Amino acid sequence: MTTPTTDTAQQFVEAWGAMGALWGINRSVARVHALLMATEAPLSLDGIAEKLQISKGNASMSLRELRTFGVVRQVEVPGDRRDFYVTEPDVWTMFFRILRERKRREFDPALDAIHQLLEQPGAKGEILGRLKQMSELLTTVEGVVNRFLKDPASSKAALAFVAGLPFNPKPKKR
Amino acid sequence: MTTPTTDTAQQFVEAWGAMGALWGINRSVARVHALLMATEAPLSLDGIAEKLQISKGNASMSLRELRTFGVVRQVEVPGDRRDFYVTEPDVWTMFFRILRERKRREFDPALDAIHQLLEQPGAKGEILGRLKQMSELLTTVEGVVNRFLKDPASSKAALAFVAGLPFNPKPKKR
DNA sequence: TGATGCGTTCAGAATAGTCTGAACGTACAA
DNA sequence: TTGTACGTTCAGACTATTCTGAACGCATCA
Repeated sequence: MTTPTTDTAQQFVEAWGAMGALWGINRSVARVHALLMATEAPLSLDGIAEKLQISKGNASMSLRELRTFGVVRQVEVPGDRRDFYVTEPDVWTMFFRILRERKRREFDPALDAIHQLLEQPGAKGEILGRLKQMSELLTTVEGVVNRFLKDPASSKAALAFVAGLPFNPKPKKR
Repeated sequence: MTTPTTDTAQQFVEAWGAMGALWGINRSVARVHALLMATEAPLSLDGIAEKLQISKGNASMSLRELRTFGVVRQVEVPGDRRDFYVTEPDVWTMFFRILRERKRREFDPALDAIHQLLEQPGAKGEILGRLKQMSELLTTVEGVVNRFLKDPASSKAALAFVAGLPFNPKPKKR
């Protein structure tokens, strides 16, 4: 059997599904993704729908979403005219692809809104200062994310480096 | 008038409210937060409810949430027995406080779930490998976030540094 | 040509998330 | 003690999101 039906695989599917919220991904989409991650062989749309107990329609839409993220792709299976799907096997690549898509969908519009507000005159002192700070913060975060997206490989190394370094407290305040 | 009713302030409240999703914060909570950010003077609960056109109950719950994030605190106004609220004025500090709370609420349980799965025997080859990768990724991200939370000041500088550096492409693959 | 197998779409059902407002608790003053 | 002025809670109303499944379009084949 190429599709594991083990407890571990099932638990994994559910855990990943629940975790979807953390990544801003809906439960069905995350479960489809998890199933593909837990399965080496390509799966057909109706195979996925059946295993996860969801409708074909839902499975179809979830797969479309995953393809726009770029973490799932279609493959051909000779002698079968159904579409089959496999997932990007590298978890880090997935991570960066999801990051890119979420940035595009949510972050960029937010940054635009703040910038637009800053451009129009009439902001008073207090709010103007906070708007500027906010803009600075978002722009910084954007810069970091852009850097990551441009070079995932070295970013992964950099992340590991920062994560692994022991904490070195500053001498003293004031 | 210490509470601005300017267009900019209102737009800011709505923009921040819509942006809440990006930070994993609900709209009302984000709007209350934005109103406090846009207002220098402390605001009372019913003042907030009235300005945002939300119920006292909602305002009360939103303020509680903001206090658990640590981005809003109560202040006394002499001669008034109502509770008044002000927001943490520094946007970066806010950012790190929200990061900490979201990590605690969403990230830590997810990491636990993966670790628990890894501990129990019975995972097959393919899925075991992906689980390990996932665990590695989440642990790395956790390390980075922890580092940030331990020393926000230097983290801010580090972020700005990474964001500002021009991209330096690797020589060549292979 | 019609029949079959497949994937997609989308109106409406089901579910999950948010908000309201009445009821309640507390503190204080008379 | 009673009355008043708050803040909080939570059942139920309301709203947004997600999911289903019937209808459809497109290939393929007889």
